[in-house]
Amino acid sequence: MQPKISLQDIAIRLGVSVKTVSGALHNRSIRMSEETRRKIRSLADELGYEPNLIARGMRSGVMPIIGMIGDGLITQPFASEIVRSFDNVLRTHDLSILVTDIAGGRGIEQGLAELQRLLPRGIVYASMYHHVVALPAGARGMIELMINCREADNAVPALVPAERQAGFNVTRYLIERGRRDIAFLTLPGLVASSLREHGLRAAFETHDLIVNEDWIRPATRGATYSDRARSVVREQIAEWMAAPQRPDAILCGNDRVALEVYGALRRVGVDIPGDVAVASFDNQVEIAARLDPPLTTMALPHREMGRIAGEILAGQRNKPDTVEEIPFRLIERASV
Amino acid sequence: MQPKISLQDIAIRLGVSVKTVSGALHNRSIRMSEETRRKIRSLADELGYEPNLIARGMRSGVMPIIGMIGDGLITQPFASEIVRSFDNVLRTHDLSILVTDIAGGRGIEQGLAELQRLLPRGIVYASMYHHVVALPAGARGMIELMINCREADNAVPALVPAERQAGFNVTRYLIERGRRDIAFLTLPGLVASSLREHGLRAAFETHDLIVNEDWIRPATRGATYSDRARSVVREQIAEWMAAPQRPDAILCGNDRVALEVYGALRRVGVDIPGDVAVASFDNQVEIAARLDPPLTTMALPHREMGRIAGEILAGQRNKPDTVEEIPFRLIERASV
DNA sequence: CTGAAAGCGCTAACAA
DNA sequence: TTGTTAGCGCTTTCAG
Repeated sequence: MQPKISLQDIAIRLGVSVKTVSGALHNRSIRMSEETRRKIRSLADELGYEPNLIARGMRSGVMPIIGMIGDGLITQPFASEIVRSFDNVLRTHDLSILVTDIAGGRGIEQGLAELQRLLPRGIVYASMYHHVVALPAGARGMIELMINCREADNAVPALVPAERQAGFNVTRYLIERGRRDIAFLTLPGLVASSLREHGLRAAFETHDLIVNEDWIRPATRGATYSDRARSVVREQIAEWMAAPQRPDAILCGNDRVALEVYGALRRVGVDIPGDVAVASFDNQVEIAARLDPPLTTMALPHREMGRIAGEILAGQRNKPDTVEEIPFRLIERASV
Repeated sequence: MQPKISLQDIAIRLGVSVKTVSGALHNRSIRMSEETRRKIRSLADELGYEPNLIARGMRSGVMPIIGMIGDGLITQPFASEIVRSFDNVLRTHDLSILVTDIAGGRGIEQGLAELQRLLPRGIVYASMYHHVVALPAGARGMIELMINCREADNAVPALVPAERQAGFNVTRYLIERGRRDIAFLTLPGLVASSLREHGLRAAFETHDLIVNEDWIRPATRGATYSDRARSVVREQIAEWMAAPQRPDAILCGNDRVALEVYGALRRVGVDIPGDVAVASFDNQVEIAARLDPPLTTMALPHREMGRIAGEILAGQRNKPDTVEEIPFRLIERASV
């Protein structure tokens, strides 16, 4: 690694002033003879000049950095797709990404303060599962965009998965494939789940079907779903399957629930999809693709959200006015 | 947000020089009257002074940042535990973490160059699955530590999971629980898998058992395992279970393979753990804990590696001389 | 024990 | 059209 070379170095070698070099390299609008500009540029290339980002940052008060506050990278680790595609697009704009995870009990404000100190060009808040977060008053103005979550009163632009639409579409898909008796295993307390349920109900209505309320039940005990919550999937399935009228399709709150449904259904000797179809949400590939039969599911738009967020932060795209819903994709496999 | 206040501001208000303030705040060894020091400190607190990191960085040529080059955040997303715990310890030392993912075809060198420009205090390389990477010559000197992977000739200090030991321990566990006929579904082409297999063989030897070579078979077709590789789990299980002598335990290359094994075993009416025990590696909780019965597995030490790496980069701990192996933890559930 | 001042690399206001 | 120079906020050397 050769010693870093500065504007000064170039200026001296060429016998011009620093400001001329700076102008030639970074500021098209500064007028000067084409000759000079060319000479400067070629020497800079030859020497491998690279601007010192820190010096520039000090001068301008902004660093080419985007801060990202993440909450719960731990809970839904597969959401790291968001970070990845975000990083990918930002990189093409010479922006780096500074992450900090909030889940360990640190407040949003503290995370924000830490990021701020590096003078990022912008800060986003990304949640690892779709929910509504209560931003402290002070944080509102500092956060440009929320990804996979939204602020309580939609005061901050946000990108969220189109849960309702996904619920509608997968239900319609089931109906179109001839299923009428559709059960739904919900994720208690999660917005994602209740929106998905709304979608399901809307699809029923559209097709003049009525929902059997006994077939809408929680997948876990307790007020809010989590990976540690006590599962009641096996019991629910057992009851449904013992009843005189059985569902012919089970829609699951997410792929992990579907995983349990497979086990429960096998246990009572029910064939998928012969006797009952199973469909789900998320497309957590390591599960969905490996189940037997492979699981039909609505893929969360993590990658798309990351990409769009990147474009917004890079200034290539306008922020949504309030909340923008990004559609899921239906992944057809063999469980329906 | 109040206008940032600088050393200068404090100096003026107190009628002392900038250097005195700087010394009082950050340099214990600069001698001055206790009186002055106290006055300065209390005013700084009152005004909420925070050093300008960029200015400091420019002066010293180093920023309070650790760069992390990640490859394939996508392949093993649950490895994000590494990042999380790394971030957690670094934060307590006022260090931020700058991530960049290399998987999208960008070379290591390019990723390095981008990180370098922000003058990080150190750079680590983290892989999302355990393998040996070929670092370009230029990169050797720049990377302080490799996490979850190692350099081809161990020229760079590294932290890797103790695969062999894990293979040994889980096998011994199976043996101690009375299992003698243990089969192993390998992950072709992965170092992790072949080390785990070595461990298994060593455990057999220790207990004067001999391995049935027909019971060591790949979980996927083709030369190297991946999530997209064509699975042959169902076939292998079917053959084993149809043979006159059946295994009484199946050790799986990882939890995703175990997931398939559950399906395949159910399909042929075999009870877990009554007829055969199943054990595995990774502890991908969303799978392992939700399987029926819950899966006994060796937990990858992602969190520990992240923490240790953090301590090393924060200067709280010495770098390993070459490769340090971090032990797995046995998670006992109900499948054995 | 404390003050003054240089200088990190860059940008932009001001001069020539 | 080009050159000179003043800072950005900080640390540190050198005088006093």
